[in-house]
Amino acid sequence: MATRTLLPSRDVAHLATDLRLACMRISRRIRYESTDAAGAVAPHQFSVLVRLEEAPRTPGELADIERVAKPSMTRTLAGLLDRGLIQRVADVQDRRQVIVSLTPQGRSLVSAIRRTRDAWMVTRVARLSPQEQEVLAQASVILARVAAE
Amino acid sequence: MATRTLLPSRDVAHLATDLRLACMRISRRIRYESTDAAGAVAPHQFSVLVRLEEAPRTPGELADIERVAKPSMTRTLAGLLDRGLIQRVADVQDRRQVIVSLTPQGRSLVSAIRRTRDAWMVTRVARLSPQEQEVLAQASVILARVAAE
DNA sequence: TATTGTTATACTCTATAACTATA
DNA sequence: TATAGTTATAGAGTATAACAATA
Repeated sequence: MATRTLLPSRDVAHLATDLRLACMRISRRIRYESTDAAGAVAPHQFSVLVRLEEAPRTPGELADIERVAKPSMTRTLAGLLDRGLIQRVADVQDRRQVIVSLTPQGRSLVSAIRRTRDAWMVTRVARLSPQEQEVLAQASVILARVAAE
Repeated sequence: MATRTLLPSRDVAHLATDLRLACMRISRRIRYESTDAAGAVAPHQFSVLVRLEEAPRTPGELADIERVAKPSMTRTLAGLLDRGLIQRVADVQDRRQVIVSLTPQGRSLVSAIRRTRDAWMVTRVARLSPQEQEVLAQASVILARVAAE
């Protein structure tokens, strides 16, 4: 396939720029398109819901993971609690701590937002040729590795 | 190349999800890494500087482009003006209007931030094999087209 | 009278400092 | 005395409403 395609990017620097811009534009479009999704939550709230989908956590852990101050996380969690998306349980081992977890509503909201974001990309990927889809399949593996470094 | 690579993503839905996550992760990493760049500006400020790099504009045009209310743009521009990154000139044609443009300092800050963002990607792309770079070169063309749709 | 831009005011998300309760 | 979390308060960024200058 490489021998059949003319590349506008000839060197590493040029490729890096093109690739960075392409990823950032795709990302911006997806964020923008899924802003008005049903029951939309703000980015920082969604981020916390995703962390809680992985596992229940304490407010302190969430503050560390999201790199915000603890009082900021207190506020974010208060908002999610008001909307019934998370629940709080006192830790029986260490009663200073609180265990936060998703409610069924929180879990389904995360799924719904994910589906909205996927839908944007699914529509566009479906229009591409099998060859282009093949290129993107290989690229996504490489990009995932790069992002995880 | 396609015949030599096993793909974890077998269908369009799966590919769309993987690709979306990869792009968003790359984008997040780049934004995060370039946050502490010299003379860093907030995302909304940077966005305005980039618009002004394209051409001088009025506050009203900038508000429309950035999809914020006019008073918000007034504040953003005040901050950039304080830092000497933009300059304001009264429009001689229509004296209600103000023409905003980049100062030399604003122009070089935009370049510096771009270089920081590129540097992150250059480092990582340079470590990849020629075959992987080839895949990403083709992918960036496809992704740019998808984002522009 | 309509339009460009600013000022006045309020809401949200962020932070640091001080406080409560547990350990 | 140290730690987990909250409350108190303040600093940005956003918005809507009201105003000034100009068309």
